Amino acid sequence: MPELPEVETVARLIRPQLVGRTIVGSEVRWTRTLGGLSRPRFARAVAGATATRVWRRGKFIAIDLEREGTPCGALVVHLRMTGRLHVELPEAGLARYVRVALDLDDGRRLFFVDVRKFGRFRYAAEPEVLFRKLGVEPLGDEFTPRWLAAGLRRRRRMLKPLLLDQGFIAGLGNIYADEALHAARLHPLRPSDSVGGTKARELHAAIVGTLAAAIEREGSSFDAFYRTPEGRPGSYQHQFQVYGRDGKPCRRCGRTLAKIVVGQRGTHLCTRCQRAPRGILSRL
DNA sequence: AGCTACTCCTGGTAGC
DNA sequence: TGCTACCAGGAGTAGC
Repeated sequence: MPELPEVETVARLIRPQLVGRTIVGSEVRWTRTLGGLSRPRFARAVAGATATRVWRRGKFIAIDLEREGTPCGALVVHLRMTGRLHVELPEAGLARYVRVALDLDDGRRLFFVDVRKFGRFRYAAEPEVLFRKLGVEPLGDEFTPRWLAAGLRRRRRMLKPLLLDQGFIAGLGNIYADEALHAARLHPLRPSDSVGGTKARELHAAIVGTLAAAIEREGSSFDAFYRTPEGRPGSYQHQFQVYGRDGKPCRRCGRTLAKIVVGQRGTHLCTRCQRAPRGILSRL
């Protein structure tokens, strides 16, 4: 599933293809992908607009637009589970899953391909409004061990759902939350306000380290879905310590890894490395 | 405030 | 072989 490392990879790779290009036409094959805007309104909003910047906020990709030098909103893309962006030539087998296509002034097209239709390709006059509810950028300056320790203390929640809350930290998803908790030896059900300064520092390092290492490998691909805009799979799946490894031995201690459900999400962990909090007998 | 359940979608797969 | 039932999963929303 595209999380921060995958989204960052996509943004980096489509940036040089899009910046400076003007949108001369649009085709919408699945209206709900637009997130509420009608096709004509969308078409009017983007026609004639030029892309000035491609950037990432949490799991969103933003493409800033302008007309005659005046900013005029942005395209705000969320890949959700199966969304992809390609400039030109989506693989032939995926052509039927194209939901939106934009015609560019150099004759190429920007394709938004999304098998499960959960992704969004929106136009926003004021993208900042969409981003206001997002939490801290985990690779930004504001995300420090001190900030995390204070945040964990203040929010009294189970660690796993808290890490997935985009209003707390923007960009973590199911995979990297599980990997970070394992790296920090913290149980996903542990109440956040029971985590002291030392463990908070470990979790901070685990989050930053996991995300940075995954970006270096262009994210994770373990099924047919996530690919870079060039069609390449990422390779961080080979570094997974827990995600998708239930039933296999923990690489750190040898214990068979477990899979439980936390907040309707599959959650992978080592019950030896990640000790259950007091009072949690067994949800295994 | 925080938790759970439900919804959106489809391809893949387990089970028969 | 072919069928059905069920599952995964971000995020928004509703209800407790």
